[in-house]
Amino acid sequence: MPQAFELQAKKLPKQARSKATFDALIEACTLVLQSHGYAGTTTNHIADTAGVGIASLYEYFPGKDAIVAKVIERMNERVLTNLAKRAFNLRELPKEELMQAWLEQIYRCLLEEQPLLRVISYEVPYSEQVLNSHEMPQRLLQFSELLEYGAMEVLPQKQSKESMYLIVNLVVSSLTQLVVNPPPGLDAQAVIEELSKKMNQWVFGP
Amino acid sequence: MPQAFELQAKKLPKQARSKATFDALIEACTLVLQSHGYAGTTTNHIADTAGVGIASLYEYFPGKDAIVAKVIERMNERVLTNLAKRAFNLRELPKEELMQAWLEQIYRCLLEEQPLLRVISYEVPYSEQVLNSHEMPQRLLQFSELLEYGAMEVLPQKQSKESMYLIVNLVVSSLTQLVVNPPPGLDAQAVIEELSKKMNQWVFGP
DNA sequence: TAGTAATCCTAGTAATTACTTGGATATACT
DNA sequence: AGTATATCCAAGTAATTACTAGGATTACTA
Repeated sequence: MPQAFELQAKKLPKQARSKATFDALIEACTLVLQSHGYAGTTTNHIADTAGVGIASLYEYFPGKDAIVAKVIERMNERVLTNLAKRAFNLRELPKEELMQAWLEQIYRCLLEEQPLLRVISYEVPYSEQVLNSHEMPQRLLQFSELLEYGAMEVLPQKQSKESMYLIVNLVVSSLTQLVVNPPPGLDAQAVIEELSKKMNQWVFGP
Repeated sequence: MPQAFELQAKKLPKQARSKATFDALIEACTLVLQSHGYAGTTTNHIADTAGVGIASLYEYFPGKDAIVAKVIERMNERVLTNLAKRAFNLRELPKEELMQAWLEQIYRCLLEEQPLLRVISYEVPYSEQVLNSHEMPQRLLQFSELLEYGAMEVLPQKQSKESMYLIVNLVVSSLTQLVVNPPPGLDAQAVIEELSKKMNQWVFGP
């Protein structure tokens, strides 16, 4: 299992043509991950799906893990962008409805990425090869920016470090779970309502 | 990647000698998983570490995933057994201290499995090959028995389905995260205290 | 103690897969 | 137009790895 230890793309595409193959490769990798899982994703298959030669893949990425890392990066960007858009509309809401609306928006953003998020959460190994070491070391906290963004709006007063850690962790992991592994016999909407009730108790106190 | 789709051991060991190799293989697999990660765990390496021939492994397991599944199963059994022992002492505690004590016990049980738990959580792919399909379909809820056990003692009144789902999910995922990926700059004990405060608010109401 | 079944091991094989080589083709630049 | 450079690809290779065949050894049984 000879693996490259570089993480970044070998070189950045300069011409428009190569930018297209670069993107096609990332898009193809996304598709293959969704349909075949991490273990079933081979570099040859990615290149085939993208419609380019295998060597082109290695022109831009040092190895399989690098391109998968890029796919994750792109997904994170999409989620954050979407959330920023959606969260903008929450400003006018009254305090009582804010928490639930906020949680719903996060849920929907995650839901849009469901098939990919599922593979990333359950199959892609969490290792230095895949995630840059300077990044947030917790996969669950990849979305922490997203939360800090919303948290400013939602949280009434400054929370302790421990409280903040728990809030971020709970919200992200609960909603991710709900998306990736919906509990049979439970309605997602109802779970979110229940969660927002509890979170309101949490942040506003008894 | 030819994989067997059976899950159970091919045959159960009948003589004492084979029971020993059976256990040695599982123990070896545990060690190799801890030291080399899931991807770096090969069947040959497992057999070597166990001190038996590779064919002996295939005598008792249809493939790599089957033995890994068995390792997970054994870990779950250990955790549940330990918790049952520890939880027994909680009966006399007053209501106010019960929640925190309960969370601490779960935390410690998980902490004892830290190296293995880390690999299982982050690297072992979550697939039908690894987890029996008749088992709880959520990995996080593998420990749900554990929680229901404690919950009877801790929860004051019957909770709604949604509430129960969230409580189980939150407790397990929070404590697992805390064990597997301790947040830098935060004290685990302090986080547990904070969590138990909030959980008390949730279940006892405002 | 002989026969039979269980257990084990050595030495493979076949298939997969990450990755490279060397040259062809397209693009940019002057 | 002509040259340099960027981009692409077909056809490999070398290493890994899951898994097996066939026979040797050990333990039960009568």
